[in-house]
Amino acid sequence: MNKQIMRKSSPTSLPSLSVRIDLDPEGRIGPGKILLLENIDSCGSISAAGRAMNMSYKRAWDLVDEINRICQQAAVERQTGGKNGGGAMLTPFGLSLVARYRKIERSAESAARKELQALRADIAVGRKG
Amino acid sequence: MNKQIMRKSSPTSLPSLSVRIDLDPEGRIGPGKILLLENIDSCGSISAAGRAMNMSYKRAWDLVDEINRICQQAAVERQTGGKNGGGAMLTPFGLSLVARYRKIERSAESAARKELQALRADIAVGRKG
DNA sequence: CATCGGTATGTTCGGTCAGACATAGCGAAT
DNA sequence: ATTCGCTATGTCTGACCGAACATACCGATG
Repeated sequence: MNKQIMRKSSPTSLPSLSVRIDLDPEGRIGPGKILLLENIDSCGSISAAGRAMNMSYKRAWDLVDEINRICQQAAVERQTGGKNGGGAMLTPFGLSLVARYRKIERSAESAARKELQALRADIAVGRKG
Repeated sequence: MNKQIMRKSSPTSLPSLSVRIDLDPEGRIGPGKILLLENIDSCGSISAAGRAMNMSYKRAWDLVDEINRICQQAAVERQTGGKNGGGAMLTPFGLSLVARYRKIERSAESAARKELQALRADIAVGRKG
């Protein structure tokens, strides 16, 4: 791991875009929550997802709650007890939320690429001078 | 002003996009800093800009410092003392930073509009059911 | 029915951050 | 030289936030 660290100014990656969606003045969804959802999808539980991204179970659980609340419907369905103590999975809505976010992110990044490069050029100018 | 407030679920505005630019793993520029820069540009001073957006002078000043640091060059030029006690204005770089950000924001918003509407539809479905 | 692992929730503690004050410096204008 | 308004900077304090613990519950499974 860490293949691309140690490179102080990775010329292709920065500056990069990060996108948030304001669903509610008090509720936003950004890269962090989406990554959590993806990890829940692939890990099958909130706690495993948390561990996978080095996040405490409580924090992950609270975020899931917040996501469900913001969306006014469940993006994650939890099952308590059972075979392996329970688990969690994305609802169809949750899956589509992730897919839509990633698509929006790609569109935005691609639409902004040129301006982003121009901005990088501006900043590089300042660096030398 | 405030022509479109008082509309609890303004159907055209939410969900909306908000864009941040990661210039540095530790330095991002988003809507707040850009708005501050715009206010500095129109008000002519950091303190007036802060007042205009109900932000303490210290906070505004700290943000300006952070912006200049992140960009590795001045986006805001300050003048201490003088005619009205001094003032601040955007440098050419600062002006172009704001312009580029706004353009990136518009591009992103426009590129994502369709998906955003689809997302709104998804959420509306959850609201009724 | 005891075990197991995850969900569900509350509590406590330490660090961080923003806001409120406080003050000094500066340079033009009077 | 005094005034004025803004820059420049430091300190303090309260609020908020996240990490760490601590339990309780739940349901399949052996």
